[in-house]
Formats: sequence, structure tokens, C-alpha cells
Amino acid sequence: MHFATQCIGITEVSVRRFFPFRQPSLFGIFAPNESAAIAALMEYNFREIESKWRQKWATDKPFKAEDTSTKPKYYVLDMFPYPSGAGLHVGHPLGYIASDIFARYKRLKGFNVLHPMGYDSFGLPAEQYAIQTGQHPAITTAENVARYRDQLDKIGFSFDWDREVRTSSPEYYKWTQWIFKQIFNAWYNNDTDKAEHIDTLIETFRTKGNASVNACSDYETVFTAEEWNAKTEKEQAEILMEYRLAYLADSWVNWCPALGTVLANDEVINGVSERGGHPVEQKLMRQWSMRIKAFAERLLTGLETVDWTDSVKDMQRNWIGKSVGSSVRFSLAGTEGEETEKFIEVFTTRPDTIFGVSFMVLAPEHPLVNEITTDEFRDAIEAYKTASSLKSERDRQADVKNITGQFTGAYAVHPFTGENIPVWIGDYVLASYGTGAVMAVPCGDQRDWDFAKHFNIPIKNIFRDIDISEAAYAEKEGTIADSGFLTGLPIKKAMETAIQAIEEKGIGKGKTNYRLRDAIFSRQRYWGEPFPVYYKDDIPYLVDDKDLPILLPEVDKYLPTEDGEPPLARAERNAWNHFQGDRMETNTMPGWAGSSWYFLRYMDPHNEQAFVSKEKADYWNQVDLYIGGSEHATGHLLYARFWTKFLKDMGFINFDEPFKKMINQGMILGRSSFVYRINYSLIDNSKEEKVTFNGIDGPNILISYPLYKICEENRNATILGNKELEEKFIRILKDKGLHFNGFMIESISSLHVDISFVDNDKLDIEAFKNWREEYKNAEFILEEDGSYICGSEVEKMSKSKYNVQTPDELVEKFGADTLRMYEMFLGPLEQFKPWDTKGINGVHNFLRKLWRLFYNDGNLIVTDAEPGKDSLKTLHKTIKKIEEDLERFSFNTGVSNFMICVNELTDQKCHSKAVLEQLVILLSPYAPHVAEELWEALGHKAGTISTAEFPKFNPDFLVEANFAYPVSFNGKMRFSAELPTSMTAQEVQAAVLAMPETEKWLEGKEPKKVIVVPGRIVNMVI
RNA sequence: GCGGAUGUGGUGAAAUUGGUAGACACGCCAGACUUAGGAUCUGGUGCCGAGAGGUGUGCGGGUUCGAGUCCCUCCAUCCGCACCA
Repeated sequence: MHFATQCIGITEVSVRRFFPFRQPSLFGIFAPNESAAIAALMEYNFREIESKWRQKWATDKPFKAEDTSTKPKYYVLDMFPYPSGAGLHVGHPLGYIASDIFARYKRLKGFNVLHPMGYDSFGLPAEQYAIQTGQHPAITTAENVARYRDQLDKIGFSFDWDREVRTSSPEYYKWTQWIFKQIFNAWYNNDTDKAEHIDTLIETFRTKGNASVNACSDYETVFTAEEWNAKTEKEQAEILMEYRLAYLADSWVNWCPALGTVLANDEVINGVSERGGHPVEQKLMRQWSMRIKAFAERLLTGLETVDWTDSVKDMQRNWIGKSVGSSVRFSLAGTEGEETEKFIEVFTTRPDTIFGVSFMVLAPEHPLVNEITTDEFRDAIEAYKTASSLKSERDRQADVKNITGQFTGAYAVHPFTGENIPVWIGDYVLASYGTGAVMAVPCGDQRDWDFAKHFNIPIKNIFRDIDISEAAYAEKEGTIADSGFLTGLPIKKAMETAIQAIEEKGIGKGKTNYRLRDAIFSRQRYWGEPFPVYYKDDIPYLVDDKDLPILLPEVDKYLPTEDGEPPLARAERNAWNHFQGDRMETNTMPGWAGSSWYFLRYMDPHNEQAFVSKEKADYWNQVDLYIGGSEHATGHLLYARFWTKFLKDMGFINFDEPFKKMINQGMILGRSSFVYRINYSLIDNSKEEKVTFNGIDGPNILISYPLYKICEENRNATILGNKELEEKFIRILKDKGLHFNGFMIESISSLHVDISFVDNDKLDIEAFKNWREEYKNAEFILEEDGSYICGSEVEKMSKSKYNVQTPDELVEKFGADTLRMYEMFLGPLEQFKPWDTKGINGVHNFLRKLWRLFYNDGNLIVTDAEPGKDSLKTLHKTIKKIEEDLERFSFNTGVSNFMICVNELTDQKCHSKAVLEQLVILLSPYAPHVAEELWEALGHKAGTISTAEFPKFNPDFLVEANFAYPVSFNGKMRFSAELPTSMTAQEVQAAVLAMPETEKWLEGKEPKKVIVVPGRIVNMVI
């Protein structure tokens, strides 16, 4: 029994708490389970501690962010979750724990920290659930949010919950609608390189027409001021629509019949929907779009100003897909082969290869195709167009190797040689990129080369000394040959010269193209933001600000119709359509609408006058640290940057990149467990038939993993690869009363088993049997020790794989502080890693060991005694490491360093308040509950650790008198030499040379060279 | 095909500017205390070797007194994009 030598006041409180249990236990009269409970109480009682502080934080709100402060600000943001019905698994909080540690660290460092949380609560799953059950998505969403909140609260996050936002709440989506209005009322002025209010454009049209306007728009018809003013309201509205940043247009969209909605490009993966994996087809529909293309260049250059990983930046660059080149117009040939008025415009990144053009290819959907096709080829062209329109996006992608195309019978005229060039159509040319037409240069482009080979079109070589008989030459190094005025020029120079010539001839100009397409903004769904738009005479008008938000109407069915009529179209007329128009817009906004600006709302979440006040936006400014998954690289992150730039242009905020630094946490993968079922058939001679069992219709026979392994390896040797096994197998069947003369093993299936029945790969057989009806009477072939060992595999966590680990169970078993530290301890934050509970005991033991620095048998043993030099060294080494680790977001090594610190202090028997107090502050970002508890126990006011000051590192405590020099010979470490750190290099060299070990390793030779790095190393070259 | 990332013990991993490779944990082995506890403590644990010692960061080269770290070549795995003219 230990007693504190110098008890400090608070000890009595603790003694009082533990005393009633302590005394009886001395007499040993308690039953085992009770004494275990007492042992737990006297030790680190995380349950009691954590629930105490959870309540305290909920009442005191110590993490409330102030909107004005003399402290510097710091904004730490997590990607807010979609509250799904499945709840959180251990992978979800990983990023939240990291950001919470950092937020708490920044508070200790004296920052005014904004660390909010909310819910991206509009979206498909709630709606799909509504379609199935008829339950209103608002109800399921509210339930899911409550569940999430409960789970999050258990982990002890320092969120400022007063700032919570939900994208599906009318108070929030009112402002999403308002922002939409601003985007609708804007156009992009390429001269100022900014979005501007549409009124400036209308004013120009009214006074000067559109000839002088340099806008981001595909509208090409030129009109004068007089012509504009003479147009009807509808005509004007239609023209303006060509300029607006949010616009209605007939566009080729990704139509997903199964989901009954259109999808944005980033929601389509490999030709199927991201959600659900349903096929997606191309369809021409009138849809709302966002003119994100206007911002393409700024979205590209802005990447240079943010601290994100190269991979995410590259993904965005890739998605934006900038290519620099030239447009070129090829006149179509008349009947005599002469140039005509009609032309095909192409975009090329290789104008230097223009003399290598030997044919042209149009996309099958190109508007000129019908016009130019000659009678001779009309049927063939029609057939080809029909065939390619039937192909889905997916088939078209899968068909890359199949070269298809059709000659139109038409010819174009080469602008420089005057030669006639055949015009083909082919579906390797995309209607939606560039002009939907290409000048084919088979010698310089592999696809053109393949096409030419396939259709026997001549290939002209325009590269000097390059062999193109086997493949095209796509490099941009070399010299141009046989190319008129370009002959002899190096490729790069030839590009410039060619563009110059094209511009002089007036047949095109230098041009930059982007792969980025405008984002489709409407969805034929129910559970999303309604548009603040009504129609009159088919012209869309905006709803007045005073009438916002346009609330979602009640509907009786959430399902869209097959032809794409949205649920809102069936909403009750008078409840919904109360504006002066003919009808309301019945589409809703996509999921990314609400998430494109939520980081701004957190700054000013209750503002009813504005989406965010200018002052608060100026104060909080950019998100300093954003943590979330990289899967949003081309969706959310691009759209949020787009909206931020827009809002900046319109003067609402003062920054044009939302997220200054971003870290992408890696996914935590699940570890699935498997059982192995033998599928067999029995031969019964009396019945003259073979009976096949795969387990469902016969006795289930499950074989332990190591035995399964043996079977796998000896598949062809004997039936089960093992005589003993075979006997066991037969015995089981005989015991079941089955009659058979022979048997065959057909296969062995691996079946997912719920990981809650598995501990250290050992299966809880009883629990497994009770899991499913079909396993009730399962038989097991076990290991020698009578256990069933499961196999395992690392897979994505999912309900269907029964490998989901919820944080709740672990919090219950080990506590939130253990869970927090363990998730960090698992490995680097960014890395993908499999979840494995095996190591969690190590972290839990660490916290108990920490506890024992403070308490022994329920007594506080902290002393006011002067700490030892060794303990001060340990402390300051730890302060330095922890701070450095936090600054570089190396949370895993942070945990290691705490372990090292506690191990050392334990060895030193350090119970000094001066040291432990500092340690507790250091630890508080990682393990806030136990830190608060110990902080209070040390005599501080309850709940004040978050306002403590981060310990100051003092290098004086690390100064050492001696250093153990590693002595190497030819770079190989042989022994270490303990020498004073005060020695100069020469002194060290002399001292080491004089050592007997040195003599031994030199083997009588003279070292050729001796390298001494003071305080680091000695190396001798022999 | 293009772009990005990653390869270190039985496992998760560490090594921040080139300077004792494997910290810290898990697991395993041996022991102590105990009489059931998923408890605690001590020692050991990259591989080969009895040992001295050798060897070792995906493969092969290079730079350097010295390379997990820098350079080149190749291999493997993962992720993103992909007929983008």
C-alpha cells in the first residue's frame, strides 16, 4: 500500500470516492465479479470519467468560438457527413479525431478556433428509403442525424455545436436558393476575368449590342443595340440565358433510368452511376447547368496557392484538362474539288502536323453530317449513326479496340496544299469535346494511325528520320519534313509558325480548350433544394428574396416517373405554385449545391439577413485546415472552389480559395472473417443417383481455416488431402444418418461471417449457430484444440460483408480516449489501413499506466517534490516531440512519444506535480477526458484544461554531458564510445583512436581517413 | 496508355536536414507474482549462425567517408483519368 508523501488538497475528494470500496476489499470478502468492479474503480475508470466530462462540456460549452477576439483565428474543418442509416463505423471518425486533436492543440496555443460540424443531409439514400417505405425523408434524416450526434458525442469532440448546419433545413437552403439566384443573375466577363451582374451585360446590349462583349458563352450571333431593343422579352430572355452562369439549356446528359435522374460527370464512374452502379445513358434534355467552364483557368491557377496533396491537385488538373492549340477551318470541297463557303472547324493541339492530315473525322452526332453526306453513302451513314446512338457510354468505352467509322462521300480542302481530304464519321470522335471534329494526322496520332490502317487510308509521314510503319510518332521532339513552309523546323517552332500562318490566312486562331464541362445542376428528385424559379410563357423567373425559402412541398410519391418527370411535378398545385407564373420549376438541386458553401455558413450560422455577414467572412476567412477524403477531388472540392470564386467576384467574400490546407485521411478498411463450407455430393448406389449438397439443402459442414488451407494446397492429391479429415467428414455424415457409398468434394465456399462472433480469428461457434437458420445444425471440423479458426481478408467496411466495427462498442469497452488514441496510433493519417482491434489493448494499457503515475489504490500520489533531472529531461523531450509531431500532422508518432514518456516517468517513479501537470496539458488534445479528470485532480478548476497554456519547451533540460558516439569502420557501426559532448572533433578523433576496440577493428592498419561529426558519428575509412 | 502514390521484421509501423535501421505497440518465447485476470512485472525477439561474425529497408546500378533517405533503370501493388484530337 502506497501513500502520497505530500498529499495535496484534492486527494481527500478522491479518497472519499474510493474509500467505501477500498476497505472491504482489504478483508477479501468480495465475490470475484464485485472485486473486479472495485479494481476497475480504483484504477482508471474511463466510463465514469468520460460520462462526467461529456456532460460538463455539453453544459459549459467550452468550445464555443467567438466571432471577435484579440487572439489569432484558426478554422479547422471536417468534411461534413451524409447521415446514412447505417451510422458511423470506425473509419468515419478517423479524420474527425485528427482535426479535433489539432483544434484542441491550437486552442492551447492561444488561437480562437472555429471547429464546427454539421450534416450534408439532402441526398439519394434517404429518398430511396422513402420510396421503399413511404416514410418522409425528413423523418429518417432527423433520426439518422440524432444517431450520428449520439455517436459523435461519445467520442468527445470539441465541436461548437451551436453552429451546426443541415443542408436540408429550410433556414439553410433558403441561402442555397439565394446563392443560386446570384449565379443566375451573373455572366462571365472574359475582359475583366470576373463574374459580373447580368445588368452590366444588359446595359451593354442596350447601348452597344453584343459585338464588343467578350463573355464566356457559345452564343455567336452578333446583334446591334437597335436589334436588341427591338427583341421581345422572350427573345431577350433566351439570349441572356446563353450568357448566365446558371442557365437552362438542352444538353446531352447522363441519364440514369434506374435512379430516374440525370447525374453530373463526377457522379458517373465507368459508365455506371456512382450510387448503386446503375447503367447511364446519354440523353438530350432541358436542364439547369452551371457555367463552371468560365472559371476553368482560375480553378487551374488557384491550385498553386493552396497546400493540398499533389495527387488531388493533379486529379483536378486532369479533370479541367487544359490543352493549348489552334482552331482550324477546313473548307468543304465542291463538285470540282474547289473550296466552298461551308467548312468544318476542328481543334488541334498539333498545328505543326497540319501537312500530315490525310482525312477528317466527325462525331456521328455532328450537325454537318447530314448536310455533307453524298447520296451514295447516305444509307451507310444512317446505319452507322443509329448503331452508335444505341451504344451506351459504357459500351463505347469498352469498345475502344474496335475501330469503326464510315466515309461520308464528302471531301474537305487542305488549306495549305489544296488537296482533297476525305471526310469520315467515327465514334472515337466525341461530340462534346472541342468542335466534335478532328483533322486526322495518322503519322502523329495513334488513334488516327489505327483508323487509317483499318480503312486503308494513306499515311503521310511528315517527321524527318522517323519510322512510322509500326506506330504513330506522338513525341514532341524532332524535325518536320515534307510540310511546305514548316519543312525543316523543329516541332516546337513549327507549332508557333503554323498558328501564325493559320491566323494570317484567317482560317483559325490559337486557342485553349478545356475538358471540363459545364455542370448539370438539376435533378429529377424530391429530397433536394427546390429551385427559386417559376415560369411564365416558358421564361424562367426568379422568386423574390422575400419569398425565400421555397419550401419542399408534400408529395404522395417520391418516385420520379420513367420519362423523367420529377416528384415535385405532382405536388399539390395550390400549396406549391402560389406565384404569378404558369408553373414552378419542379427539378431540385444536386447534392453538391449545399456542400459548395457550408464552410461559409458555419461562420455565421444564424444570420437571417445574409448567407454570411461580410464582417464574419472577413474575420474567419479561409479554412485553415480541411480534413476529409480524397474521393471528393473532382466533385465537391471543385464545385466549392467554383462557388467561392464566384462569391468573391460578386464582392460577398474576400478570398477566392476556400481551403488553404487540406489533408486527405486514408480509408480504414475492414477485416472480414470467413468460414469455409464444403460443397459435396454423395453417391448412393441403392438410389442410383448422385445427391449434391452445397450446405443449404444438406448438412452444413464447415472446416477450420488451417485445414481449408491444406485442402486448397492438395486439391488434386486426395479428396480432402488428409486421411484424418476424410474420416471426420465421413463420420459426420454417417452420424447424420445419411446412407452413401461414395462421395465427391465439389468445392469449398468461403462465407462471410459477422466479425462480432470472431475473436482473434477464433469463432464463437454457438453465436454463429444462432446467427442464421441454415447454420443451426452446422457441423464443424475443428483444430486439435477444439477451436474453429476463421480465415480473413481486408476489404472495404460494409454491412454486407459483416465486417463493420462501430466506434460505440469500442467506446463502451475501452473508452473514447483509448479509441481516439488508437485510431491515431494505427498509422499515418493519410494512409489506407486495415482495421484491427488487436493493438487496442496496448493503447488502453498506456492510459492505465498514465493513471498509475497519479493514483495508487485510489490514492492520489502526486507530490510537490522537486522533479528529478531525468524526469525534466523526459518531459521536455516529450514537449518538443509532441509539438513537432502536431505541426506536421504526425499523430501516430505523437501517441508513441506519449508512451515513451509515460514508460520513462514510470521507471523514474516520477510523481511530481510539476512534471505531470505539463504532461496532462500535452495529452489533452489526444485524450481529453482523462486529461480533464487529472487536471482537476491536480487542483485546477474543473473543465479548464482547454484554456491552459501549451507547455514551453526548454532545451536546457536536454543538454547532456556525454554522448555515445557510434564508431563505424567503412560505414559499418562496430561499437559506441561514450565521450563528453564538449570535445572538439580533433579531441574525439584522438580519444577514439586511442581505444582498444579501435585497435582491434583497424587490424594494425592506419585509417586512410577519419570523419568526425561532433555529437553524431565517427567513421574511419580503412 | 497518361498522371499520382506506396514497397522496411510474424503484424501495424518509426527513422523530421544523408549519420547507430526496426523507436513505439501488437504478437510470440522464457520467467516472476499470483489461484482464473483479456491483470501486473522482468528479460528476450529482423534474418542466418553454437559463437566470433555475417547479412538486411522490392530488384539492379550510381553518387558519398557514410544511402531506407539523393540520382538512374527495372519490378510489384494501390488510386485517379482514359479514344480529350
